[in-house]
Amino acid sequence: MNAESNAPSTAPAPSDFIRDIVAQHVAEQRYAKIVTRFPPEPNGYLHIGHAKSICLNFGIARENNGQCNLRMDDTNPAKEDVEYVDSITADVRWLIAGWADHVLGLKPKGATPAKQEVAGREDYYLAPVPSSDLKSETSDRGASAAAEPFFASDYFDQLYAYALTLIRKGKAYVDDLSPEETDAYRGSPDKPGRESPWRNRSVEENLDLFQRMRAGEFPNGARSLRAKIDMASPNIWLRDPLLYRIRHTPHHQTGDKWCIYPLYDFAHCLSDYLEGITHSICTVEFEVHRPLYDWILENLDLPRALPRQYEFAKLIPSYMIVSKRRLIRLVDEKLVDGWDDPRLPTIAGLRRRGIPASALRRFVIGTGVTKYDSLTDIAVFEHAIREELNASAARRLAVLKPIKLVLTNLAPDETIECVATNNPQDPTPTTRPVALTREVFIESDDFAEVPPPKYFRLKPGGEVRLKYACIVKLDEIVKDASGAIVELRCTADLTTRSGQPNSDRKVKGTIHWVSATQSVPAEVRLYDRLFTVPEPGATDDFLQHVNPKSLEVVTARLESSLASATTADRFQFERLGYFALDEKDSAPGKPVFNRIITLKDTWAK
RNA sequence: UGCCUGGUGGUGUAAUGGUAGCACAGCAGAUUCUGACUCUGCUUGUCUAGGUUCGAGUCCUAGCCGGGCAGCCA
Repeated sequence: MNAESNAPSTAPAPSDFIRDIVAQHVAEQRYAKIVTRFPPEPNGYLHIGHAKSICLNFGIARENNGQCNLRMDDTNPAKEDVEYVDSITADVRWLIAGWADHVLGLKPKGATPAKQEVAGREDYYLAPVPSSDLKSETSDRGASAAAEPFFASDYFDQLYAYALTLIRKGKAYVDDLSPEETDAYRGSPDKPGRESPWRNRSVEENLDLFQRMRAGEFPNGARSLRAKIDMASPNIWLRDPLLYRIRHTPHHQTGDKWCIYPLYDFAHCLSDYLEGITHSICTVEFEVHRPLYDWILENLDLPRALPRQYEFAKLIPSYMIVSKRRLIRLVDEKLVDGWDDPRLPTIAGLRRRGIPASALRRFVIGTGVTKYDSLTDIAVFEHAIREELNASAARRLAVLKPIKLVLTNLAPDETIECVATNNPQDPTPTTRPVALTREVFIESDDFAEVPPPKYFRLKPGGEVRLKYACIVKLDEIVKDASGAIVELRCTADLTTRSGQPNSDRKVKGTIHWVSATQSVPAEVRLYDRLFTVPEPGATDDFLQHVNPKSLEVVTARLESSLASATTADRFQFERLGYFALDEKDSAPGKPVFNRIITLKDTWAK
C-alpha cells in the first residue's frame, strides 16, 4: 500500500513564518524559481534533527515547484570523509523518496561553475539541475549514475577568485597573527577588539601573500585571510572574521590541490549564490552570522540576485540525544551497535528500526517551524509511527515469550484451518489461513495463575478466545518437579469457531497464539527508549541515563507465513506492536525481527 | 553586565486588532474476536505591570525569564 495515500486528506498544507516569506516572494515574482538547499558537513551521520531541515527545505521547494540542492559543506578536510558523503546521500534519498525526489537538485558528475554573462557582466554559475532531469538510461534509480551531490569544494577555484576580488577592493587582508593572538585581539562580547598590526597592508602585499599562502609557502596557522570590517562591532562575527586558513591536509574531494581552505562564513553564502539559492535556511545559532553572510555577498558586487538567510529552531525530541559529539560517544564506547543502531535517532538507525520514511516526515513536518527552543514530546513521534503502520502493516500472529498450551480434545495430528484477517483497516480486507493444532504457544503474559483484578486473559478455570480460532477453557496446569509450568491443558470449544453457531459467544479476553508444530522460531529484538529521562542532553553526565533495558532479545515463535517476509515488509504482530526484518542481521532461514514500536497499551498502567 | 533572538494548556503548534483553535499526552465512557484502532465527553493556556483601542495573545512602554554568539569547526 502506498504510504502517501494514507495521509489524512484533512492535513492542512504546512504554514509557518518561513513559508509565509517564501509565499510573499512568490507573489511578488521576486525569483524565477524558488531554490533551497540542504547543506550538511560530511563529518557524521544525519539524525532526526537533520530530518526536519531536510523536510523544510525539500518541502518548500516541492510546494513551490522549485528545487532543493543537496550540498556537502566540505570546507574542513580534517574532519570529513567520503564515508559520510555516501551515508548522507543515501539517507536523504531514503527520506524524500516518493515525496520530493523530483525536486532534489544534483549536479552532473564532475561539474564545476562555468563563466556566464549576466547583466552584461562576467559571473560564475553552476546551474542546479533537478534530479528528475538527470535521469540516465543506464539507471532506473533516477540520477544516481549520472549525478552526485553538490560540494562546496566544487567552488574552491571560484571562491579563491572572490577572495582576490575582496583583497583588491581593500576589503580583506592577510594577517600574520597566530591563532592565539587572533583570539586575544578579538575582545569579548561586551568589550571591543583591537585591530591587528597587519590590518593595513597594501593591496599588492596582500595579493602577494595570499597567493603565496595558496602556493604552500607557509605552515598551518602562520597566516590567514581576514575580512576588513570592524573590530569594535558589537557582533563578534563582524570583528574581521577569518576567510581562509592554511591547512596542509588533503581533501576527500580535491586531494592535495589546496593547502588553504575557506571557512564556513566565506564559503557558505557564496556557494548559495553560485547555485542560485534563493532562500538559505539554517538553524538559529547562525542568526548572528547573518550580517556577515550579507556583508560578503554585498561587497563583491555580484550581478545576480543574492540569496537570503532565514533561521529556525532545531528539533529536539524528548528521550533522545542529537548532539553529534554525544552520539559519537555512544558509538565509540559501544553502548550501541554502530551509527545505525535501531535505538539511535540517526536516520540510518531509524530506517534500520523499520520506521517508515513517511512517518518520520509526518512527525518532523507536524512539529512546525518556529524560532522557539522547544522539547518535543517523543509521544508525538510514536503516534506518527503508529498511525502510518496501523494503516499499512499486515497483521500476523507471533508469540514473543511462548508457553505451551495443549488442546486436549484435538487429535495429535489434527489441523484446523482458521482464517485470519491481514489488515482490518483495509476497505476490503484480505485473509490468510493459519493452522490450529493440538499444541500451540501462547504469550506467557497472557496467563496468570494468580490473576490481578480485571485480568481478561487466561486464568485457572477461565476462558479466553484464541484469535481467529475458538474459545478455550483452562482445565489443568502441569508443572515439573521444580514447580515450573510445563504446559497448560485446555478444552477447545469448537462450536465457537468463525462460521460456527456459537461464534458470537463473548468472552472478555482474546489472545494471540501460534501452532507449536506449524510455526517458525526467530530472533526478535525488543527495543525501548535509549534513555530513561526526558531530557538526557540537559546535563553532561548523559551516559548515566542510558536505559539498561533498551534492548531485550527473545526467541519468538512466528506463524509460518512470516518465513517468507522481506525487509520491505512491515508487520503488526497482533496485540504486541509493529515489527520489521532487520536489514543487516537477517539471513535466509534465520530471520531477525526488530520491534519498531509497541502498540499503545492502556492496560499496562 | 555587549549584540542577536524568543516567551500561548503538561508538550508542540495556530490565531497576522474581533468567539484563544488543533495535535499529542492525561482522565472518563462507548465499541471491540487486537486491553489496538475507532467514537463520545472532560481537565488544563496567552510571562508580569502599565498604556493605546469600542475591543489586545496580537500594537506601544517598562520589567521578568529563556536560548544563541567570543573555533584558524560547521
